[in-house]
Amino acid sequence: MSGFSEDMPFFDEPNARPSAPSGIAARAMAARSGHNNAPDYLKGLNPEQRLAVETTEGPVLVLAGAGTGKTRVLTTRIAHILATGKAFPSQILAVTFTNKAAREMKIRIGVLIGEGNVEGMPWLGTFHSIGVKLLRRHAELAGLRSDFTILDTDDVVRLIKQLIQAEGLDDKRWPAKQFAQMIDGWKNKGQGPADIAEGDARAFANGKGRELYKAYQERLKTLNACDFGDLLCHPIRIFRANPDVLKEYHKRFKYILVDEYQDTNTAQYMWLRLLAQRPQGKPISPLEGEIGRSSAETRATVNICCVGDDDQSIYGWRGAEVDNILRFDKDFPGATIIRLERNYRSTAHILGAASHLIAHNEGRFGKTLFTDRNDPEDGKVNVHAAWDSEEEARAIGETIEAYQRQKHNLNDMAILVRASFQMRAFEDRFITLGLNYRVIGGPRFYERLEIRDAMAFFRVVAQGADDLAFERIVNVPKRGLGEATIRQIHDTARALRIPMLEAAAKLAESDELKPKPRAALREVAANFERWQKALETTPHTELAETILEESGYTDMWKNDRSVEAPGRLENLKELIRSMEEYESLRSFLEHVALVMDAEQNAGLDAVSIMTLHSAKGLEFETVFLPGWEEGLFPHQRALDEGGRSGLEEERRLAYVGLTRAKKNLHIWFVSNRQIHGLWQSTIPSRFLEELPNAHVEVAESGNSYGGYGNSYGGGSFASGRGGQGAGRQNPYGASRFDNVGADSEKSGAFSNTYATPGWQRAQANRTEATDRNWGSRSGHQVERIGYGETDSGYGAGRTSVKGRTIDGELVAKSVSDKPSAFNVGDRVFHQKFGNGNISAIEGNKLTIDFDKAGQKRVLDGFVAAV
DNA sequence: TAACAGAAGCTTTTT
DNA sequence: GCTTCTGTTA
Repeated sequence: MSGFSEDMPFFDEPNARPSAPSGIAARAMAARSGHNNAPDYLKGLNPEQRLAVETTEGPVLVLAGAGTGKTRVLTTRIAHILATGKAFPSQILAVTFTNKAAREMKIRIGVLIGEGNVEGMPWLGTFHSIGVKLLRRHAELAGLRSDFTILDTDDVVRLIKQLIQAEGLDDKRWPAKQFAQMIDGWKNKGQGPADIAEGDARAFANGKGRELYKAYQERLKTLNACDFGDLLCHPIRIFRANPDVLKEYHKRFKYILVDEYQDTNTAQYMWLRLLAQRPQGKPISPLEGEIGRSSAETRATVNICCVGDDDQSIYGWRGAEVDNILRFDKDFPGATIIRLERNYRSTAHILGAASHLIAHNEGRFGKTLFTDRNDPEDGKVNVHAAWDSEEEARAIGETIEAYQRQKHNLNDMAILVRASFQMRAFEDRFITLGLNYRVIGGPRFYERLEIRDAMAFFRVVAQGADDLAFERIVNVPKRGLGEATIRQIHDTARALRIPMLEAAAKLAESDELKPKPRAALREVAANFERWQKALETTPHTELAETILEESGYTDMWKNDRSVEAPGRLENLKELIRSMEEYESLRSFLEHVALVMDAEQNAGLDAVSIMTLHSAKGLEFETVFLPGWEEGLFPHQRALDEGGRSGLEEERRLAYVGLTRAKKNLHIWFVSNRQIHGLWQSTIPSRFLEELPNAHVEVAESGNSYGGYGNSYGGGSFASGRGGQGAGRQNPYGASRFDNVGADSEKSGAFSNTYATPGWQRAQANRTEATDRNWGSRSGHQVERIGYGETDSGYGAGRTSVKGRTIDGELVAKSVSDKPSAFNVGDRVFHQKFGNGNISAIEGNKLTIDFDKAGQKRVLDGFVAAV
């Protein structure tokens, strides 16, 4: 985005609807050809898509199933509006959830209407980036200055911690993180301190929840800062309190488009309603602020088009309201609802499986995806079983290599997991194999220590009132400014109601400090004063470099002997490099606050590993879905906390996973999984049973774990411990390098494990394989998109040989089907936890009240009777 | 103030 | 089981 510093006149175009064909329109007309007399960009759309594009007036809801050309409709619709001269680019508000989606739309519109014209679409962006833009323009109406800082989660937590301590509360009893989440939840609902439910307010901090929230908002104001939620809430409040401001935007936005409407939360919904619903005749009174849903009928509506898929709503846990999309026609009476059901992505088997699964949910709009595709070569959806996560990773690795030998690109394959801890097994395995992979998601680039430090320096320079940033780096590199000094600065700042930087400068000139910290502080203050002056005169990249040099920050890492240091210096260089694209330090800071994803190395051929959530919107030729076990997927917590709706959201997540695959789909479950360091035997996911037999093939495993239809304990996927599984008592017996994925034989590609490229590489690179430097010499490349901090220290001796043996034993024990030999009340001894009494027994899992260690759940194999 | 050991907390998903 | 935080010690 272009940043707030652009100060163009607000209404940069005439308000009148452009009549004469503009440049774009002329182009579109010129492009008209053929019997349809339709412009080129409309060609190739199916009738429903075309309807969605051409129904420009009035409210429109496009229910776009997975793979039905949703983005295409959105972008073509914008192109159409522009080409027919219905609006100028700056009169279209187009909102997405992710920066990626926004970027992609920009690019695709550019392709349709010519790149230069996209530049003129200042209101295409994420909810948050547009929120910033609005807030910069009207900051004073929210009690902020327009150069306010955007705090990230980490800052917020630190700030709240300070407030909790200032209240004299125990910050262990009342974790700041938890309160940060509560505030986030409130803001998702558009609630300020005055609006929150009494119960909620009482639940935290000895009933001080509301006061704490209030104090937090006040603190933000003095810091001239806001958090993520404020980017939506402030504009809402501004609109409500200032009808004239809202009116300006009503005039401006002739067309509103919303992507992924099913993911909107209440605040986003309010925001959209305010912008979309125009008063009829009389202006909206501020008292009407509480936008009642019933008032919908009394207002005229703008041309709003929401695109979404209720079946892909997977963000309920962070406040998204599926209801928003289900209620659309009530909110916007007379809405045209268009269903896109023709799927262009997946095989009939994949679609069949996905549709059948999602049909188990209630309260859907109901769509049936279909495809004309009918290739007898298309395989069914494969379901595989594995012993444990290690074997699962090994088998998937082998399958991937088999595909690779069949000339499939690694880029066309993805492993989609429910929870990020599952990724590790795959990383471990792929490193051993020398298989390229990229991890998408996780801690972001900007969350790296060195990036955050550098940013803190820049933030203080750009925005002197940013105390949080100041505190972060006042003693970096170490200058002997300890806790006591910082406290003193803090107190002075509070007492005089000035930013800490100013307070520091004052203290440095007083004699309240000992000579050493005083000198250090004086230097810090002088530095910042100098840099702040330079802000006006020096190019920002140059200044940034100067800051890092003069502060001693780069030297600090140069002198650091640790293995990470060179990487950190490299990252700092990269940071400076990336600043060049921005016109000022401020616009850069904003970019970092809002844009979280790092650049992809598209040139590398690598398997993608990511969570199901981050896979939404993507597609791959071949998709692996490991970990389909009860408790993991559906996730236990979703069931516990969300009940039926929680389960339905999990099912939608499964649906998202299935529909990512174009051609090959492999689902896996294991019999044993380690959770919180404990081996648990697991039950196949109920979702497996919800897949239709007609489209699914259960891989006949050489090691056999119960087959499909081998009904056992109510679930056809219950692991076959009886008969066939018997050979598995020693998990590292003959099968150690067996091929579990027996689907293999079918294609003939999976037979010789030792001939796989990975095996051979692994042999050759055995020593390097233990070395986790990224981009190792062996030619094996690992890319962590957005992964930073966690990478360090990751390599230190995991999964030693010894560990495996132990694991093996654990596995053997955990699967024993015998009823536990213990009884409730028995006194037992555990090597780690000591003596205790059994309080509950569930199969082979014991709940034990240990004398010292408290209550734990332990497998019976770990304890001995006393 | 740095280095270390032990304890506690945590593991669903993130704009 | 692993990471992060805390408190202790040199």
